[in-house]
Amino acid sequence: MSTKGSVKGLPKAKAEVIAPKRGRPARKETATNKEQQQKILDAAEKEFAKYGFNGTSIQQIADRAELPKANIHYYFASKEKLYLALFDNIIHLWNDHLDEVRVDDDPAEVLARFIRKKVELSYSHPLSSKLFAMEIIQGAPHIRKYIKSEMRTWVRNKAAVIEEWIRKKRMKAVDPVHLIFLIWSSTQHYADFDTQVLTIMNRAEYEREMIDEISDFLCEIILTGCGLKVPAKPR
Amino acid sequence: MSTKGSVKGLPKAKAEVIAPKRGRPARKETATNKEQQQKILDAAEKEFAKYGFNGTSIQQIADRAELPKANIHYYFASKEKLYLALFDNIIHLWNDHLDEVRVDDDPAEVLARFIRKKVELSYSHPLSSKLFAMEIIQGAPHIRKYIKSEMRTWVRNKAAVIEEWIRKKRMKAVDPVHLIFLIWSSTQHYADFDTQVLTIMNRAEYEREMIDEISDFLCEIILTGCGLKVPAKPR
DNA sequence: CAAAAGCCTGATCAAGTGGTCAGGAATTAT
DNA sequence: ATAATTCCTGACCACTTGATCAGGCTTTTG
Repeated sequence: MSTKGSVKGLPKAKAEVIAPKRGRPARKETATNKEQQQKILDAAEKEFAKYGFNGTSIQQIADRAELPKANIHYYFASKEKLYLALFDNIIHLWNDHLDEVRVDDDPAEVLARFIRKKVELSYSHPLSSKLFAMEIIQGAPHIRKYIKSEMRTWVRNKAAVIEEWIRKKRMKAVDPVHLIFLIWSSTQHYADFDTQVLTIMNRAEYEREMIDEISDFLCEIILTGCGLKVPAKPR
Repeated sequence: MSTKGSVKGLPKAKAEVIAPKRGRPARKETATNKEQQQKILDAAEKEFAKYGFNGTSIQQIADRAELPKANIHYYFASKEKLYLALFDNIIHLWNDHLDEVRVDDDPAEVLARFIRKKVELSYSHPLSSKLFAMEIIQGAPHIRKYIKSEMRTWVRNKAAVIEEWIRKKRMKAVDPVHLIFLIWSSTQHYADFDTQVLTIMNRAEYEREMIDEISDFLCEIILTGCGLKVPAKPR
């Protein structure tokens, strides 16, 4: 997804914003500094992913991070800046793989790798997925621009490649954009709806075994549905 | 899904709760009464679907319904009661169809009908879908019981039928539970993530044509993936 | 008609909201 | 050592939160 320009950069420290000494950077990235910021970001991700932007209070985040509320505001000028800082990571994470797809590549290989990678991400970064889902459901008020530009471009590029595959009869003629939506939805579902999935399957949490099972299942259905043979699992 | 017992019944009127005259019911279902309640429920659905339980204030709902805040509390004792009242409708709506599925039915017919129905619901009741999604993402704090009991039973029953189809070689051997998850996720995606979908497809809103397109696409991929032939569209 | 029941709402409450700020503590630079 | 900078936080502010309630209004009942 190659997100060069971040949604909104990590906020500069307050002091710098208020009284920026020109020339040398006013705030160094000290160890404590980074550490504290990460602590806040981690706590914020958990809370925002659970209650959305409006539903989360800074006090909640402060409690979770075990810091006084005012300290949050020292590092992040406003609730919104903190929220947006989280999306920097998420957007980078999201589709950075698959960027290098080419028309010459094998459709089955590419799609299988894509599906497995997305399932893996749902497993390794469920909070990011939930946070993103929340934001979209609410109408993407904070990242609308990103969807309209980078994300749309990304989808169109991938769709063009898939269309080329179809033209060359390397796979069945299916709508490429909906295919991308299908892979997104079916994979992210396991992160966003983990409560429902785990409850119905009577599990406490995901395990490696189950993740592989899910990947295999989705590859099987989707690739077959595209008229492709599922490639042997790598490794 | 046959939800006989509602999650929590529509709240009785305050007066009745506080001073229940025994014998005859204290509050009749007058026209105004029902009308007002529906107005509140509609407004509440819109707001809760957008901001979740914690993120929505009663004032917001009151503004949207064009009623004074205190009037909301007249009909619904608490924010939670109002919230739960919404899930009565949703849960009834959700999977009431497909209840009558039998082992003798044609797998392709049943799955195709299921997919089309779910896409249709995403189109006709996007707010219900979003509200449900929000609740699940947040860990289903208010409807956990329902998922653990009725919903789990429902899934198991349907999965048993699918397994029987597989045993009889009427379709490919795929995990029935994951198949249900796949249909849920891929169809609901178009309601929950409508902002993303529409933005990327450069549309203002869904139209009949596009809904049919989506249904056809999902039927094609999923049924083929299950080793089934897509049945001719009814009508 | 009058009495009763149901309907409605402005005013009010304690608790919580995002955000500010003065000033002290800790660290770093000179 | 001393000065400068950065880090931290308790106290505070105006505003919003969910909820209550007294009292007036309207409709139904007898």
